[in-house]
Amino acid sequence: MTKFSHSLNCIDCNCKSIIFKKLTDAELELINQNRFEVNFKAGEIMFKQGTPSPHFLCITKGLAKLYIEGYGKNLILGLVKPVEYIFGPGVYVDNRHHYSAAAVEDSSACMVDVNTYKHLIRENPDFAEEFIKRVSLQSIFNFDQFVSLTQKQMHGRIADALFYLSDVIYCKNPFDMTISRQDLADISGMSKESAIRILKEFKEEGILTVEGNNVHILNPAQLKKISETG
Amino acid sequence: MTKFSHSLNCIDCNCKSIIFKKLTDAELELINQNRFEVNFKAGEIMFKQGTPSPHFLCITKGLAKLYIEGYGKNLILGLVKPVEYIFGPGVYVDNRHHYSAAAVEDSSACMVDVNTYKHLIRENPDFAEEFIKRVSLQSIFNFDQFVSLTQKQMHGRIADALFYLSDVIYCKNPFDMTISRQDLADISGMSKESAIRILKEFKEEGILTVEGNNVHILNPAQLKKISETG
DNA sequence: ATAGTTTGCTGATAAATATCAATGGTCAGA
DNA sequence: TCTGACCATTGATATTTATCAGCAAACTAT
Repeated sequence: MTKFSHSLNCIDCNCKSIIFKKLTDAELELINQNRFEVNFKAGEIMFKQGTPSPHFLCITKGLAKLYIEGYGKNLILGLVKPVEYIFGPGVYVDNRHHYSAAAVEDSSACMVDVNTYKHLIRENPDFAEEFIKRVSLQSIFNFDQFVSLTQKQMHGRIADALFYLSDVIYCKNPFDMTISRQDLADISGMSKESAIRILKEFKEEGILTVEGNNVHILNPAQLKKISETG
Repeated sequence: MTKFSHSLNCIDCNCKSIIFKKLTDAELELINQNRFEVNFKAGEIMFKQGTPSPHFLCITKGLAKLYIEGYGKNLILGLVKPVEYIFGPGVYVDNRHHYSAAAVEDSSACMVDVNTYKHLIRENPDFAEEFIKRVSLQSIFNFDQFVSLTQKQMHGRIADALFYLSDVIYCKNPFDMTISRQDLADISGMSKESAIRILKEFKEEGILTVEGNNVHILNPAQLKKISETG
């Protein structure tokens, strides 16, 4: 038995994104008719920066990373877990993806036709406001990340990344870090080696334990302090 | 004779933001009844991060900077010139400003009641789409800046900032840099001293001339190359 | 004009961070 | 079981960048 049953239709789907609570059954049915589900193995690319963007993706299983491909390095904008939508900013501008997405774990995504979405945004003001709110929340999150990456030193940035993983993504404290060390570095805007070294320092100072991919934050207060003092 | 006449009403205002082209005269009149204009002297704060956000601002004269206050340092998200709106992401989330704004030059701003705006977004789907497009463009711009600041070295970041000033803000090539060196540093995410030093290096290499606040990019091709090679 | 304040500039130094090179571990597939 | 590929780790080193201190220049307000 799977945790979610989402294959049949959108109305009964018990994993539906909270953005849909503003839609009527008829509107949900319209979404249902213009969607399909895709499975991705860990590591597979969901969409690529620069390509056309005919669908909004909703992650229904697994974990995805959103990243901008720079020069050699990648910058991870965030991770997306069930049941969250990826609302790329290109849809209302140039119909292109402005970042790439890849599956970190084995994942599934529901792909909804962009035009159906746009239609509902025009027709249903509550839905439109909810959409704008989602996009705004995304912006605010990006601002926080922006400040962290440009104004804090490496220790503070790793601290921020660890809180993000523990509090927002995995939502537990001893957590299995399904992302790689390179991904952690790409979230924190540093080299892989630096990320590993700082993890080791935190371990030596008794702030956390690291065993393979399992991380346990023992002293959140001290980690918080490191985050705040840069 | 002033360049813009915008004091009387919104319908005839020849400096109105292009976002208004989707509005009827009646809708513009509604905006007109729920706005007022304010003048700011250079250096004055227009609104402060964390405070309530009851208005959208449209810069009608001068130049404003949007910046996030970090620890000691500021991060400038962008500059806003006439006739552009500042659509802060807090309006649909928590009614708070998530960054501060200050006048760089003597400036004027038209302040429009947020609820009037929200009302029109609900009523006029074309206007709503235009609004979403503006917000999306802002996001895309921030992504570019994000990559520049986190993945490029100082020379590339200053190059990007110079192109931004020349191409987007002042829109001419020998341009008078009305922002301070500290502002240039805050745009580029580095210390003031570093920004000054790199400007000096570019000058010595014949890429540009700097006389006081007047900057002339002599070799845009080489500057572009510096921007691209990080 | 003059004192005081801010802004721009420079050099020396220290700190932060990346790069390079090498090694061991793990896992999938022949 | 072996082999290759990839990932994690570590140490040594080089590079990048910030900080600090001092000084000149420009602007403000007596």
